[in-house]
Amino acid sequence: MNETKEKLINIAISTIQKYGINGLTIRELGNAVGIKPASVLYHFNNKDGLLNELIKVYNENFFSQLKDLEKTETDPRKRLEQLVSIFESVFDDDKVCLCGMLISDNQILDPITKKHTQQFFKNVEKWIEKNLLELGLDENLSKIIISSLEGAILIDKIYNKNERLKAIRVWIKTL
Amino acid sequence: MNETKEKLINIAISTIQKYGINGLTIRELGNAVGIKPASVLYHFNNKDGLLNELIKVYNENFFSQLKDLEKTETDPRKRLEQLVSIFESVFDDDKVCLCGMLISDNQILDPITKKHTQQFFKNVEKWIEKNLLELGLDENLSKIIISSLEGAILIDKIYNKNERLKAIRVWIKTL
DNA sequence: GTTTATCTACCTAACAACAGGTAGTTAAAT
DNA sequence: ATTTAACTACCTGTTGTTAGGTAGATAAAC
Repeated sequence: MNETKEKLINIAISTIQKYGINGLTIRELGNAVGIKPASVLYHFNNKDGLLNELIKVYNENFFSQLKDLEKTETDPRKRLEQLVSIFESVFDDDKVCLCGMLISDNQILDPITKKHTQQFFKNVEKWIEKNLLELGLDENLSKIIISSLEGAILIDKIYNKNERLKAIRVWIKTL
Repeated sequence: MNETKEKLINIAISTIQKYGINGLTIRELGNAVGIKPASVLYHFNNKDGLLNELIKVYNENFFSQLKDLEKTETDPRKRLEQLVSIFESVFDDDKVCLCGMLISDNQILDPITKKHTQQFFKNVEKWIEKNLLELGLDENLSKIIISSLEGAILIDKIYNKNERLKAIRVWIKTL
């Protein structure tokens, strides 16, 4: 992929993670890499095109992180704790889960973007389920864990303190 | 309070719960009650003013629900289950928790609105804590419960299926 | 009891700012 | 010679917001 285009995507991802989808404008995105708004749209047909590509990249990166985790960590419980760590490090960058940020505007989202968002949650949920089963725990807990992670990072964001994420980390140890 | 103003606030609350803060425009809000945009702003100084009043009303209604619950239900566990029910009935109206909807745009929110949002979560959290203590359970679970409720209703929203909220209801029974 | 003044709740009309998007051009790279 | 990646310049639509005005109710002053 083009170097400029790659920059645009990465900056756009960060911007949404920090300020939401309405914090992302074609103009400011162009400014951030030093090109004009029309030139940004040259790389993507339109804003929806940008969002589609962007979320695809985000998901790929996220799940490659989870795959790495499966290799480096054999204990399923510690894998789950590491999942919390991933969320915590996102939080430490003053960011929030991209897909979490998109939910509020879900109704006006492009169908493709929407589908990618859905897949994100389904896939994380499956990944958690797998590890829960290895631990001999109820796989339905997966729904609680993904929900609480998303909710926690969002709520923690407005207090600027990752109390709830920490609580999840502790809680998972007791399961 | 004025009848028109009251209508405006209630419609605005529902609109945000369904379509997010960007789904709410002064023009369409005016259309909904049959007045012009300028007349909407007559009742509120500006959009921030509307948001401030709106979230105050929302919080009052929500916590009056919780207070009623304390009277009608003496079993703390059943109270917590009822809390899930409240979220489920919001979901059944194709809505999401108002404050949950506001989180993504938190950075551009008026300070007063922001403060009200923070208070909402803190207060729900406290309410849950109180009931957990009555049950002899770890009060830190409160952070998990509020986080999972928020996350669940948001994620369930994009699948249009309240699987995760249901999972929370079941889980609470096992605590 | 009529005038005077004020308030309420709306209106019309317009504004400035900003959004995404398009058409056509340019200049360098392949 | 064609493609790539940028540009300039503009358009269209939407947003919140403001200015100024109006019909009707209320209430005090004369």
